[in-house]
Amino acid sequence: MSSLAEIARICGVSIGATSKALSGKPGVSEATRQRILSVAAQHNYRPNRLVHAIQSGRSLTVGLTCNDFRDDFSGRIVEGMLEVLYGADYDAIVISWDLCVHEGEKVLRTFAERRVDGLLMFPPADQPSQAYLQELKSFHRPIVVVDQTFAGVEDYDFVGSQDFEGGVLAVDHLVALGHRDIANIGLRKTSTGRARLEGFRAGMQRHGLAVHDKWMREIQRYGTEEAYRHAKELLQGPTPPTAIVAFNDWVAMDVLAAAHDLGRRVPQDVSIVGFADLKVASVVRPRLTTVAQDPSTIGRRAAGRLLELLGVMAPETGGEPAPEGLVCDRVPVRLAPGESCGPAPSGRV
Amino acid sequence: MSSLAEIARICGVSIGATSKALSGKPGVSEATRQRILSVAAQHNYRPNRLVHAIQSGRSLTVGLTCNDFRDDFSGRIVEGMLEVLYGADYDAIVISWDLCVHEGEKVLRTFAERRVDGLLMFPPADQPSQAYLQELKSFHRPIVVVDQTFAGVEDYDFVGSQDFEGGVLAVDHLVALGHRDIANIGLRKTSTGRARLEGFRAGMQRHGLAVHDKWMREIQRYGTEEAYRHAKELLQGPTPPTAIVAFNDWVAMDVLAAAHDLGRRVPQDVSIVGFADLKVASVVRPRLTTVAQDPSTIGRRAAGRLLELLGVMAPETGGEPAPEGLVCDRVPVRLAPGESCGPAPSGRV
DNA sequence: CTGAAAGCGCTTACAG
DNA sequence: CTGAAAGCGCTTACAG
Repeated sequence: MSSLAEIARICGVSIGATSKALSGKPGVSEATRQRILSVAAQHNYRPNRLVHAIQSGRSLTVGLTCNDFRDDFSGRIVEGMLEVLYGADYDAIVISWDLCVHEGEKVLRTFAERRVDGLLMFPPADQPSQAYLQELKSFHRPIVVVDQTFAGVEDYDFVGSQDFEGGVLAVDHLVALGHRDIANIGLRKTSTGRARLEGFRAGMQRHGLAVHDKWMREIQRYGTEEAYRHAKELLQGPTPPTAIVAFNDWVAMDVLAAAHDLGRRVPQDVSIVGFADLKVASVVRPRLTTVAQDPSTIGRRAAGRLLELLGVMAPETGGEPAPEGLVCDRVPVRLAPGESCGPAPSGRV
Repeated sequence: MSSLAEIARICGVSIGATSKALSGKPGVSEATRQRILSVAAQHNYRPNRLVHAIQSGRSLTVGLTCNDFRDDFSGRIVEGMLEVLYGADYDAIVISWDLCVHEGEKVLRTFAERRVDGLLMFPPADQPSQAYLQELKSFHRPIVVVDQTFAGVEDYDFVGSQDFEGGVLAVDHLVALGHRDIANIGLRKTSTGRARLEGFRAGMQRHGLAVHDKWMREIQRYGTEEAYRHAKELLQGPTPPTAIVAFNDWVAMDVLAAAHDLGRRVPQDVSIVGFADLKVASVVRPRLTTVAQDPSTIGRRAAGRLLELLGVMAPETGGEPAPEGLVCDRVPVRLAPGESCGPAPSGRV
């Protein structure tokens, strides 16, 4: 990797002149500039951004402590972030959340030592350690929390979804179809799960429907057998619900599987609502009816907000001034109708 | 962010002494060292790794040009990489492949300017631009290609799956169940797709089975309607195949959907084999029979190989010497039985 | 043991 | 227009 000094030596000019020529600053004759540019191109010169970072105090780098990116929800959020960051000449150093949970302090220390300008925290279900939260306090750079919050990060900006409203939407949809006996399989461990659940309860209340404890199920994480077992229990009970609202599409898929394995027809015997609108929702049969989120927008806005906090205008926000105070930006959701919801079975009281 | 100079000033010692004390090098009295350490801790001193990178010529950073991470296959590969890198004190700067395709040269230039020590290229279906390949030539740092290769990167190390063998496995499994009329929906645009297809053909030949053109379908990308349409055509033909081998689980899901929509039972009427063993394969009904890959191992080995090329021993490889020459490491696959394959329907010639 | 100085690869005032 | 020098935050021989 050729250095500025080499290029300067080859051209027979000073390092300073070479620097000016290559960075497009005035103070060199056009002839000299051209000569330097051509030599630099020949020798494949690449300025060392690490030096620039040290000199300017800005690394043009952000840390991204990231969810497990195991489906297109996570994937699209990350893609949205990377796109916006890239547009502002920023890059992301990515560390999986798993590592944050297991050796959180060390991870944050690494970020500090690499002088990232800010942090995008996109956590999954697991709560990070106390040591992590501790280290976070001494991080002293802008932080944006994405999708989910947890205890200890109340002082940071947040970008996520309208989870509460989504919970309401699910109920509204089912009630419009005549359902009254609606169960829920939730994930209260997460802020998103709690919000969706509150939305569910609020929706039920608005429609004057009772929330029965026996129909309110809680899982500790999704992607395990838990949701499947709860769904089976719900469907096998003496008076099964006519509809089940799931924490997300993965849970909804488990409910679908349970219904199938018990010989129940969806939506004739039971209706199911998911949350997220993963790719898989439109691929399975019956297609999932789901509360669609907008992960790409979440990712873009989260990165955009971080750039604002860093004093960098995100490309799309143009010249608007950054909002004052703590931001809590919840991207709208909408009900995406599939085939997993139908009219409530008649003949029930 | 307090600097070495500040710590030195507060302690009333030279910068050099402070440096030695904090980096654990000899040449300072124990008393001085302790004093410096405690002051540094109080002031939350974090050494600037960018400086270290400039001085040592190593940034302890690699570039990761990355697939769309929209399912757990991609996700686990990336997680495997990050884990191994982290264990060697390396971090990854991640850029989505989409950006590589659209402004490839600029992306690589960015990596060069940030002085990444090496590159992990994990591409999806789309071929990068000529400009990208051009810039790659002048990158002059170790590169490992992951999962898929493409024209222009033959000179780099590769870590992926036994795609060919997987193609054979799929056929073997179906033949053992009595199938002879086997169709294929492939993705020849990718190296993985071509290898799986070759495996398919080899498997058919070994069993003395004919490969009929009308049953060999090709899609341009998955996740669209293409595979679904081909599956419908195959199933609606005058003499439909009794089994369909799909490029991957997403395509297999589309086949499952098509069979469902046409009222065909799986596996009674038609058997389906996928590839990947995505999470979704065990969640849908019927569960997908699929050629299981091992994405976590792929990611770990790819990162491990890159570290070897960088002269850093990956944690697990211990002290073994790095293999000579170009590595082409294909991680084994295995057939993961689900419920989407059954005995060939009798009564057919 | 301790400090002053050179150097990593640059940028940027400041002289000539 | 051009060059010599200081400085970014460190490490590392080299003197005292």
